[in-house]
Amino acid sequence: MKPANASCTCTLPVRTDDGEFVAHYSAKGLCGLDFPSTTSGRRARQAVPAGAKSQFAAWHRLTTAAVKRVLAGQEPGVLPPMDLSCGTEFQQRVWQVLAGIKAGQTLSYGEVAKAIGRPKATRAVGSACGANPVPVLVPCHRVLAAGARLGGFGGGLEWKTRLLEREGVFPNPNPAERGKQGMLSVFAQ
DNA sequence: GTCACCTTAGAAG
DNA sequence: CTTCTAAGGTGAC
Repeated sequence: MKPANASCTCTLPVRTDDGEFVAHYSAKGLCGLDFPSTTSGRRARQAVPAGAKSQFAAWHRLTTAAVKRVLAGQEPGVLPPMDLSCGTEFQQRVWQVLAGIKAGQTLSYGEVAKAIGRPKATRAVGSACGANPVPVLVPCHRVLAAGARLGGFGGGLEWKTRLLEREGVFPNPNPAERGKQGMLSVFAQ
């Protein structure tokens, strides 16, 4: 997985029933979120700069609440400001589209590509999703391959499946997308 | 420069 | 249905 943004200033743990996520903050906002690491017991160090502490604490409350809601298959509610400046313009455009997808909804990589005006850049959209520094809150898991096939997921396919199941997307994806032969890839192949 | 990647539409077998 | 191809952005080597 991609390490957090270099401009990251503050790192705090997000404890959930699914493990301890790690949130990274820069002066501008949330700039990274790591999935729970099963291997390392390393704790998020709390290098909170004096004077900005309450600011990070306030953002972190929003982050924690939002992550828990998404894990429960609900809308995230109020999000903290996000610092996505570590991405290229192309990537930021992709992430912006993803952020607009509601719980239980999905788009295909191709649809996202069209939405940002680069209809042929489907693979690039996949790359951008993989480069997403804030999974879960920027719902890269709601982007499926054409025909509602699962596609891939850099942070571990199990997370993608788990999140989608809780949102009710599986085992009955998008009715509009059904009828195509690939739809049952997760179960049939 | 080359390659691998969370893709996809189209054409061929 | 399976297999092959080409096309796009980006980071690693």
